Amino acid sequence: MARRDVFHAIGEPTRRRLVDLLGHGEQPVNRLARPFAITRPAISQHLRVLREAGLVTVRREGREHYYRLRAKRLREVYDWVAHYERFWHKRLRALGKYLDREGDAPRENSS
Amino acid sequence: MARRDVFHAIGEPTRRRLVDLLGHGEQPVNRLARPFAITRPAISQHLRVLREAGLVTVRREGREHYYRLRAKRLREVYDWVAHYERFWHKRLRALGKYLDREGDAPRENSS
DNA sequence: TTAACAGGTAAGAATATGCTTACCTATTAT
DNA sequence: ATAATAGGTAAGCATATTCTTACCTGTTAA
Repeated sequence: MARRDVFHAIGEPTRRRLVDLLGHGEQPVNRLARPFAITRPAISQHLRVLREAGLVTVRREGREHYYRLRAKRLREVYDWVAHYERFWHKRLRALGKYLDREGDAPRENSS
Repeated sequence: MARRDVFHAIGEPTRRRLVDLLGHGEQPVNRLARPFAITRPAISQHLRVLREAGLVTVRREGREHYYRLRAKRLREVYDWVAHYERFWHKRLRALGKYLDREGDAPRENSS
């Protein structure tokens, strides 16, 4: 399926954790794999998905493969979801209490 | 699998489009389904996933089922991804040019 | 009351996903 | 040179996902 889709890539919890680990900086596969209960090949496969989504890059140094986060690929997700920020921010304002009772999204559709 | 996982729910492009449609306000299934090439049962099934993830609620009015976005469920995604915002914001600042050449994430790991 | 409409569920098929074991290459250490 | 290390790929399996057709319920219109 959509091998390049960032949303798909981060839809899997293990891959999300890998991204989180990489948020602390570049790391070799060995270190990335350590916190997980699954086998290393499984990690390699997840890293491949992240690679194909453009979310990580690899640098070979000797026999180690250092993965690095390409955070800018997350921007697509950020932009998409930030668009909905207004819904929960609105609730913090004047009519917040009312909307709390009524729901989170506007009721009328304008087309 | 994780039927409740918001990340999983929005990992599918059709469901993301449904969320987008609902961003314009509450709508019955008929209207939601119209832009898609797939059958209405398929839409019902996607809506079910969104419901189970807490991303939408339904209100029955006569024979129509009005779906409404529960945008606050997207906050989990927003919070997760916003954490990485610094990576591309940093690039706009002083050392941005340098990082542009070197990559997007910090190189060293501190553990 | 009967037909049409809105929409859900069920079953089944095709494909995707996530994992394992087995195996391969390249690098470093002995 | 040989063994150990790092990590990737391949094949295969079990389960999940996505879609379809068939069918069912409840509501409105004729």
